Amino acid sequence: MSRADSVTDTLRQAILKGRFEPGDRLLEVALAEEYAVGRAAIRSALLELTSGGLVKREANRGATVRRISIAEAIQITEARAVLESLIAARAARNASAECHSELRQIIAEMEEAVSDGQSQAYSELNGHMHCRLREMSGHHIASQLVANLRDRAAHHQYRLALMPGRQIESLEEHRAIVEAVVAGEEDTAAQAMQNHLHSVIDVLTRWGDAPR
Amino acid sequence: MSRADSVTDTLRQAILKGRFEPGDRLLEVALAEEYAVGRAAIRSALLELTSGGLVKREANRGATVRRISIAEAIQITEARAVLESLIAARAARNASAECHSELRQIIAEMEEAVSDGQSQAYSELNGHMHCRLREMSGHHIASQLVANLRDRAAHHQYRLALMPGRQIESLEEHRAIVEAVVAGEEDTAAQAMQNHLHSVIDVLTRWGDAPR
DNA sequence: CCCGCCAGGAATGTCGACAATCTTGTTGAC
DNA sequence: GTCAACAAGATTGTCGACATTCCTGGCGGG
Repeated sequence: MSRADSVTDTLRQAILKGRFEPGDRLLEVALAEEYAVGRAAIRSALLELTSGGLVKREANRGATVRRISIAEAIQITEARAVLESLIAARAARNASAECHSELRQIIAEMEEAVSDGQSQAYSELNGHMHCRLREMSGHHIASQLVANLRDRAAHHQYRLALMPGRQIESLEEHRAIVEAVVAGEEDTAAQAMQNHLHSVIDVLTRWGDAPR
Repeated sequence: MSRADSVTDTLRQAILKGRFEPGDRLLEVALAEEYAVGRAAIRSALLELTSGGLVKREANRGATVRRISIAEAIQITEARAVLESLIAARAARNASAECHSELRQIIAEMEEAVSDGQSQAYSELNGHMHCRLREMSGHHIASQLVANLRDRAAHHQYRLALMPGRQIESLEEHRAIVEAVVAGEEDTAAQAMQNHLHSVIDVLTRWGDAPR
């Protein structure tokens, strides 16, 4: 699985970075030539990405980059909301003192990024914080599911980050999450995470009602 | 994907039915011969089942049936708890009158199975009810995730169904869920589902503390 | 007697070629 | 002019063989 595995990551990143648009066909022979590997490696990668929800495969008709509708992005975020609430609660229960200072550090960097108007940096910090919370929770199952869901809705998350004023709101929500986690208050942390993602859902819903 | 797909289902059922024990090696050549297909079809099936969490693959070391610890089964059920709560809430919101009578019908059959001591039939009705609730919820994302999780913990679910007195308790919990869904009370339905799965978690926890 | 090295075997990883299937453009009849 | 059947092209599905990697057992040296 060594080479096929690396091909899988490369393809995943290519899709996530926008190298392929939703609906684009992913031809096995073309990809095999582009990455200088055999078709078997590409097939293996496509199978994995299909189960991850990033690509759609139809029998004898090939693979395409999956198009995620606003409605589906909302459902993805709803599922994330309940799962990440569980994660936040467990993080509040398990996180060590070192973790606490690390979370505060990330918040500080987020504040800096927002005040400097660095959207890209803020977005990465955002992902990093959720990732660290997953690890701190010790809940492998929920972590894996959420990581999967995040990938699926990545395209919409990207556009969401560019909304004016959104980052200030988002930062405030993250601050509430970290405060509750540091205080070790499980229910409060879960509620704060729920609030955060419901706020994301609200934005997505408004997009759905008035497309563009 | 036609033949490989059917092989995937066959293998999945074989693992779920206990044809293979956890830890058993799944040799590609042996399976290829047994099912009279090429190794490619087997590889494809193993990849899919790996992402589904039923099979563990190590690089150059082959595939084995994944062993699910009690601790992991608990995490799986915790994740199911939050996701199925979401599903129950949506089912309460969306279910039609026909769905209501169908749910009541399933409860009636469950009562019959319990009073007749038909464990097997009750277990199937249990699965059927959760499946129908998923469909009624209209929440494809959560449904897909839960279906996946159910498969993973199937081995433990099976032993859980054989616990004396467990079915009576379970039946009462399901009745509460259906009542709330029929009444259209989203929060109550979510809470009832949460109670149901937390009761499962309690049993698993007791198993974990005192193995066997 | 114990440890490290080496060869043999076994299973996966990879590749290229052939077969099956679907799509699309064309041709012919009505 | 429209529709249906057909044929050509393209793409995936499948298979067998070779390369690579890992584990196992035996051998020799210390």
